[in-house]
Amino acid sequence: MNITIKDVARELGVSYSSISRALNGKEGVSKATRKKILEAAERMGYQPNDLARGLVNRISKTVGVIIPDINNPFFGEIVAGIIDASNENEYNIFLCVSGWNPALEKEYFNTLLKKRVDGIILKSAGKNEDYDNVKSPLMIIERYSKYHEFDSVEVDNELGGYLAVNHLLDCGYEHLAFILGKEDFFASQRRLKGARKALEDRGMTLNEDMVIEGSFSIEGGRQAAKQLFERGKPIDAVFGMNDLIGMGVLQYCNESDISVPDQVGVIGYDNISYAGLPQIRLTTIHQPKYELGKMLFETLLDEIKNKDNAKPTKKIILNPELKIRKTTRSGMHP
Amino acid sequence: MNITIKDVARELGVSYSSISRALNGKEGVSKATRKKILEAAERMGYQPNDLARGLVNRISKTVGVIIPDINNPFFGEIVAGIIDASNENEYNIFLCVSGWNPALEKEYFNTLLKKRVDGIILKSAGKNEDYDNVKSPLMIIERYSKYHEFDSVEVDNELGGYLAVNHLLDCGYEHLAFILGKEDFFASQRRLKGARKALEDRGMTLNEDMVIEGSFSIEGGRQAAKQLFERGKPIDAVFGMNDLIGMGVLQYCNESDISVPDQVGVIGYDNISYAGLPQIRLTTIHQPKYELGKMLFETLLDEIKNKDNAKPTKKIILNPELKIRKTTRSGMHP
DNA sequence: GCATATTTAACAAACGTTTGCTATCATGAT
DNA sequence: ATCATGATAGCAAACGTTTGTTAAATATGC
Repeated sequence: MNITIKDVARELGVSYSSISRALNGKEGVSKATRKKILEAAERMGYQPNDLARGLVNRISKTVGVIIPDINNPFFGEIVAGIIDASNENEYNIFLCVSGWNPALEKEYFNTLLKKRVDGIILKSAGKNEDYDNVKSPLMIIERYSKYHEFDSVEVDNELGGYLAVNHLLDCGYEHLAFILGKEDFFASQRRLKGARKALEDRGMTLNEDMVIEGSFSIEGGRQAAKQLFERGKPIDAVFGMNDLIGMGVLQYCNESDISVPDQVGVIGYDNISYAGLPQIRLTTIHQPKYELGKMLFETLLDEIKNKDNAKPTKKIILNPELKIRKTTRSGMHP
Repeated sequence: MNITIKDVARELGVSYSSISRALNGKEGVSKATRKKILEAAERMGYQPNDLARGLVNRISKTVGVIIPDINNPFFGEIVAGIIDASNENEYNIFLCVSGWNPALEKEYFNTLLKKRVDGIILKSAGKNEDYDNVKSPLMIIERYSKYHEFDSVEVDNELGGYLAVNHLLDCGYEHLAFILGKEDFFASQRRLKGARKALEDRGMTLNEDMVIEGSFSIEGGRQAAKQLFERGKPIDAVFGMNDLIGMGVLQYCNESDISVPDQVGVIGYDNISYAGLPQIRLTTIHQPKYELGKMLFETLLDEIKNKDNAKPTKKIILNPELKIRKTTRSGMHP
């Protein structure tokens, strides 16, 4: 069906090793024949078969990416970064969406292995999955204990949590509530740890009653907020562990005529683009998502290239930033 | 590095043809040896090499998807549909993002061909690209004349435009303005055609001065709106050719103290999830994006399976729906 | 002009599968 | 027992590349 190297060889009456060398710019073929070959290949519309190439080279120029949810712009921007970086390096990306389902995630992982990807970038939904005896390069988005043997890139969650709560306290809020994302237990815990620290730095302590789990979606945030406020206990600020939750809280406040930021302050996490809409303007913790994606790919590629000579595991940590908008009062402290 | 069929064969002292047959559930191998082989494969952690498989089977179980922009939730949802459908059929997706750049798009297309994907789903950014002598199955998202030989799935753009303007007129708006998306000339034109028809049905005509081009982004919409309103001519409704543009118009109105929907009505297109936010509630034309994605993949798969016996080209058209929210006045007509 | 060094090109094996064909072996009918 | 039958298993070619080795051709030095 497709034109192969052999067809070109037959046409020109040369051996196919010459064709291969000419096409790959390797030496061992004279200028004249090289030119002849290149022309013929072009003219005949020859397209190398990357499957065959991959088979002999043991390199497929292909990377697998497994994320939990593509409609969450947080992951969307990471993927955009990964894809751009992969393109710059002549790689292609298999995109897999696990829907926060560990079984599906594992299944995808195995298919990628069969497809002989050169490496995998994984944001795991599982708390307990182990990708133990994995020999191919693997990058983990946000690594936890289990994954100590793999490289990872992450944005400092503890610092982010700290920044968020610190800001809330700066604004004069006193009764803080927290909505975790149940899909991503570990990240939420880390952020909470930072939150705790910020409180303790001021001699306060975190009220464990005021920590609740919701799901990483607008509706999840709305419902969690409802649950929180209907208890009747005093709350004057809510820290949602991602922007969707934060937006859900905003939605609840709006419906319940709670004025933001006066009565209640709201802060989110991620800084997805929609958080900056003039109608929303959610204060949040910015994560450099696109850059994270680029770095994920580049570090993975590094790993792929020096697969043999084992190097120490890398753990790259990027810094989050506080992004103040209009859902928190303007601070009294600088 | 990886365990191959030969390793398993050696271990068991059988030929590799038997291994292959056992693993693929083909006949020609006794129950006993089949069992023995399956166990050994499992125990040794054998993972078939899909590159080799693809090479001999001429089927890679892989499909390429080229979209212009992954951070536009419109495409995000389509991709979600494609990925889900591909997963159900044991396919994997190469995701490529062209950034509305025809050259990059073409480049991606060729790489996909080299990767020997079984088919390609393409949303072209080009007005003039031709994928003429393409032999592999190709699905076009929104087909135009050029692509008549390929299957396509699309949502009826003309009808969408008609519905939008019809609604605007129902609401009593009279001075309509239109912001096209310069990235997607054809879709915008189609929608505009529908718009024109809706006006003509009431004996009115479309004022060509009130048609302007912007880019498919919030900022693009904002700027286009600014340009439009600063002319000083009467405008009481704006039809943005996608929701991002619509949201940009809303943003402009907000900044300029133009009250929506009283003074000016705004309607978007696509019904991306953020258009439904309580703070936005943009009236828009709903496109069944997820379903579109699923159908794209399924139709493509169909095509892949009956590649040989040529069938007539399919053109599947889904219907858009008017989604009334709060950026247009409640209609005076039913 | 001859021996030697160097460039150029071809051969063939390998990558990991699948599969048509052939060989072996037991089974049952005669 | 003999023969045909059918099931089981192995051989080897093929898919489209890359690449080490070898053979032929050309260039170099004297």
